[in-house]
Amino acid sequence: MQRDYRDTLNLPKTAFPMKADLPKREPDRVAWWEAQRTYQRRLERNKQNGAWILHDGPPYANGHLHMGHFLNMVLKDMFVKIALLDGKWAEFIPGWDMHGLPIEFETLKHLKIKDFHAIDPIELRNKCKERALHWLDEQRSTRMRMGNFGEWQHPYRTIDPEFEATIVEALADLAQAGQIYKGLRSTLWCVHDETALAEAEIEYEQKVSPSIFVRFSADAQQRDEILRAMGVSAEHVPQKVSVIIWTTTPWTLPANVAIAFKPDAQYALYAHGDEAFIVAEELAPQTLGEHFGQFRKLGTVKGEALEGLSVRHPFMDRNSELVIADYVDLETGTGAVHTAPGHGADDFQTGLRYNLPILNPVDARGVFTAEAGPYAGMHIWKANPKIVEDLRESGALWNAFEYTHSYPHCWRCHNPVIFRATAQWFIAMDQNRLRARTIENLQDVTFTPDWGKNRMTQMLENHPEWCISRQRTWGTPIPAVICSACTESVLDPAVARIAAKHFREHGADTWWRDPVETFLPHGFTCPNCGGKAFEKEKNIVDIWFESGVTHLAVLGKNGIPWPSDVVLEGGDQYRGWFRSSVVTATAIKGSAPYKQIVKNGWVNDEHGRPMSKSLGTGIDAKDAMQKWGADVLRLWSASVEFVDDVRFGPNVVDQVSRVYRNIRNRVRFMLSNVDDLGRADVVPYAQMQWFDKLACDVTDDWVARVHGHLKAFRLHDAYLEIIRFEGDDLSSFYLDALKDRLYSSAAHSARRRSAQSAILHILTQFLTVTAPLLSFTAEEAWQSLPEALRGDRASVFDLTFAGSKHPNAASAQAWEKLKELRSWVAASEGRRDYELQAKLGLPQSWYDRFAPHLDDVREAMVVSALSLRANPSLEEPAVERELLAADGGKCKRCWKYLPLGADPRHPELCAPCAEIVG
RNA sequence: GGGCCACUAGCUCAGUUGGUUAGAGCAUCGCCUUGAUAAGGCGGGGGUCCGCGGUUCGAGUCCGUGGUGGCCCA
Repeated sequence: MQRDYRDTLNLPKTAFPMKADLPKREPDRVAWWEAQRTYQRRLERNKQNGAWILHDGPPYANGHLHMGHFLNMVLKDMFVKIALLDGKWAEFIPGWDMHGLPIEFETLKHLKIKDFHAIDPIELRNKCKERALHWLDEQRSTRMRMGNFGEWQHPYRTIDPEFEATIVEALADLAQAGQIYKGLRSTLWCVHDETALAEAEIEYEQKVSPSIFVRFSADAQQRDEILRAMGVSAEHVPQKVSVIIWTTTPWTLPANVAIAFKPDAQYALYAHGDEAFIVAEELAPQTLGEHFGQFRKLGTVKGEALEGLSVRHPFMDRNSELVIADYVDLETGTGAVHTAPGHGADDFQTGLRYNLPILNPVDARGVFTAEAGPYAGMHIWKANPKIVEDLRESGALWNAFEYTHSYPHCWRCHNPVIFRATAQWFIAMDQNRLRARTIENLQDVTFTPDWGKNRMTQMLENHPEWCISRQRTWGTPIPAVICSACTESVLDPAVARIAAKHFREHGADTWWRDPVETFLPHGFTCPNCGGKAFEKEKNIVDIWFESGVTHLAVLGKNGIPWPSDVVLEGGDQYRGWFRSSVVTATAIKGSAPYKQIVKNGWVNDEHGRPMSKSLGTGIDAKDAMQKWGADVLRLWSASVEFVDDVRFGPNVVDQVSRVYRNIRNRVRFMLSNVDDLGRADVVPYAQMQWFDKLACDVTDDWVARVHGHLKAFRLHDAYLEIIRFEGDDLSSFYLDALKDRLYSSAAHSARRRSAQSAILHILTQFLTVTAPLLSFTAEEAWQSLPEALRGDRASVFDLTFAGSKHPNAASAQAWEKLKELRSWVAASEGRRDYELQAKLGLPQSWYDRFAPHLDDVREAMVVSALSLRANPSLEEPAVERELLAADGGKCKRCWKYLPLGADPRHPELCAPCAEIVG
């Protein structure tokens, strides 16, 4: 009669399920953290330990969050939690960017309103606010669903009266410092709706335009200079020398002040009959037309050689300068580009570069002003044919066609739009050395990756003047006033400060609602003419300016220091928020608003292509969490090198899911072996078995290493270190070797309690280290631990990283030696593990260390018997190893090979098992 | 077109200042275990280190050049 001794063993037992069921379980955990106020309570405990602040760059509140958001937001959360578990007051105030055109746009579409002039500004602002709040709620719940900690009930919002006041105070500070001015800028303009348009309000449609080639001829002196520059002798050249330009917008010719050439292209002088022409060599055949063969080429020159020369305007009494510009191409036209800085974005930049007059002879309705000379009073579209006709009569017209092309139209009225220089507010980047000081301030900032500093420096160097005004409704008003007498526009610090006060108390609507006098200081007069009557200007501030002052709205108050310790955003923010923040901070506070910039990469699809909603490759963060669970995705975030661009897709998630399952199972195994451990059973370190002490020492070293990675934001290094440890040290070595002691020792024996206590220590440390990454699973495991073992640490986020200790070099060395010996046993073929006994000859030093712990070494090697002898002739690391069949028989209970039957009641058991069974 | 970045096994990544047969995890294949079992252990296969040229006794690593992809601009 054989007896089954299985029920006398202490087999693993736990309520922690093997199957994660993350999508189902995680939402409850989010609710639990909220109800327990886990984050807030830990913050309160940490308060006296000093602040560590990650300042949240505000996402835009106009849609669902995608995986790019997920990566960025979860990384932020991990950093915050790392600091939190380090004992820091890691207050995280999430924020949202809630003003701006995309929301206004979406709201207008939502309301089916095509012209924003057609709705009362206050009403439109209310509707926009509703939409923005709707998206804020949506995004907030998604961010919470990720398991992220933060002050979700008290976020910062750019639409809050307090925030709007901060924006306007920043404007006041800048105005006071002489940092703001009003200047011209090329704007897209609809002459039908009489309004400036944003890029997003443009639709491209086919349009038939006049396509004309126009002579710009040189006078005698100009001719000489041109021929000299081209190295052509004047005698064989006809008297009349012209540059031929091409345009499809004849109405912009009155504003022409220059002709742009491509610097490295070849231009040639062609003569035919009594005149000569300069055009790009490559475009000459099509420009000069069917008789091209009859033209004589008199010389060629690179475009850059023509810079600084000039020709006469065909009908205005002035010169047109010859300039060079990189954007000139040789696809169409003549290679000589008509340049009217008041009527084109490129032209405008060229105008600034050459300090050319920015002529703007067209009013808001599209009617020429007196500046347009002979065409004053005409509408531009009506003037087009008239100008062509006049050119033909004067002989300036070389050729004319009709031309069908794609041209920008107003999305509302579908009329063609124009470029028009308009007066806008700017931040002067070079006033008070702002640009230079901003770049200097970057020197104090730590960049991850470090090349970010270069990149940002370059961007600041090339930063055009920052235009901060927009002609829209959904935003914070720029509190400028216009003098009724002289039409001067004034942005006065005192007016702005009064406005800020009103905004703080009543919200920014007051600017649209209340009379101008509300905002004027007593006795305010126009600095230009002394006038006393004013109107409010109806411009709002660029949303990049709003997000650029979040550091003023959030930091430096409520115990939060200014500057922040770190900001973390995608690489596009070098040009965006990182830049706008440091510019305003430099201008207003004199230094950078952050100590460190960490950049995360772009999330592309599995083939490395950008995700796109329209291609159907975009993945919504909420959907992904519903499908795979937040924790698997959090692990994915740590598994990729987040600083670089990363790939995401089902196959990538599958892979990381398997890693997740491994981790989960090993945590489960540890939990299942401490299930019967009571608080009073826990063995202090000093009384543990030697092997268990080694395991604790090695774990502490590991925690210190991972902690180092985490603090330095090297999440991927931490990920690799975690996986290596739980696989290599725990699962395949320590925990595997411990099974015999855990299962077959007497439940209450000191040896078993020692092993359990070591596991408790390791598990606690493991959960501490993984909690910032696998927040849900770490918390779930912590809650599955017997309550007595949790003590007063109600949440896994009440744990703290083990204090820094010196590495346990001796323990680590012994540990590695044991692992090596165990690997040797494990790899044996045929007989294995307990079927074996080992005989080792060790160098004296190893013998001295191992001999006192003979049974622990035997246990680590997972053999039934071990004998050691010292061999002084061996040099470290040599070991004489011999594996033999174990003596004795297989104990029915513990499976080790030992002498059996000492107890006649249990003939199939070894002596220790027989005693336990009794 | 310009600036910046990336490119190492099927996938995610290591490879210190150039120095043996380029490593790990996951996947894959085979074996063992059946007292972590929708688990656990052991072992194997798999790479023109994006291409080309150069420096060097020696290059995944340094230099040049081309390609592919990404971000920001034009």
